[in-house]
Amino acid sequence: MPDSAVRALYDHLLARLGPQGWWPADTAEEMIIGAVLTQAVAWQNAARAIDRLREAGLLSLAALAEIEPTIIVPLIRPAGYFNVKARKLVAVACHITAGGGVAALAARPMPIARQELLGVFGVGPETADAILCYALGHPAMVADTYARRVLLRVGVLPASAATGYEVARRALGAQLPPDADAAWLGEWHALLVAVGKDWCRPREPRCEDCPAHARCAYAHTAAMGRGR
DNA sequence: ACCCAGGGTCATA
DNA sequence: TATGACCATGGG
Repeated sequence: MPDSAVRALYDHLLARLGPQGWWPADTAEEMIIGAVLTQAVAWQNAARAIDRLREAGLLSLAALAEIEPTIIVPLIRPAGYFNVKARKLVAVACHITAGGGVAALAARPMPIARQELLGVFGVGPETADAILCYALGHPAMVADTYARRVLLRVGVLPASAATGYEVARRALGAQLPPDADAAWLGEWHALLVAVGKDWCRPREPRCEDCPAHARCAYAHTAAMGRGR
């Protein structure tokens, strides 16, 4: 599996869309908090919750590790699922704080850190990979729904590997440039999300019929993805 | 009124 | 291991 298709698509999207500036956070801790808050919710909603936490002086893992989840429920309300997410945030904050903080977590080998994160309540595969890449500086590929949707239609990802997260993650990881670092992968994922937003919605049966494709780079990127 | 959004957990078969 | 229910707000 040559990585040339991935490189070509990356270069094309970067030239066309420009740098996406992900992850939108001032600090690694803020990134981690945002990763939990944005789960299954538009980023704008998560951003409001982050602002409220900041105003309350609770936008840090040390602070979140010492409060009861119910304290932040009204603060993170705009992010939706506030009862669950309040417990998730405290669980993540407690774990990382007890483990020596973000720096100590980042110092461990990526597979170790990943397994460790997956063991924390509220951290699934996608959130774990996002944290690894954007907060810890590891070369992790985030194989989320947008990435799978786009790469499937572009022909980079075989249909047999597009359903589950872990399968897609392995298939995509094998096609990445060997020298891809955290910055490259972070931009890669952000670009895929940017394109994916412009494409047809999940319920649309056949993407060829989706008018959104005419307005975006679909025809061009699809051709490049197939090595035209 | 409906669909969707930068998921994950838990109970069930 | 693979589904389905559930969590809940905000924008189009």
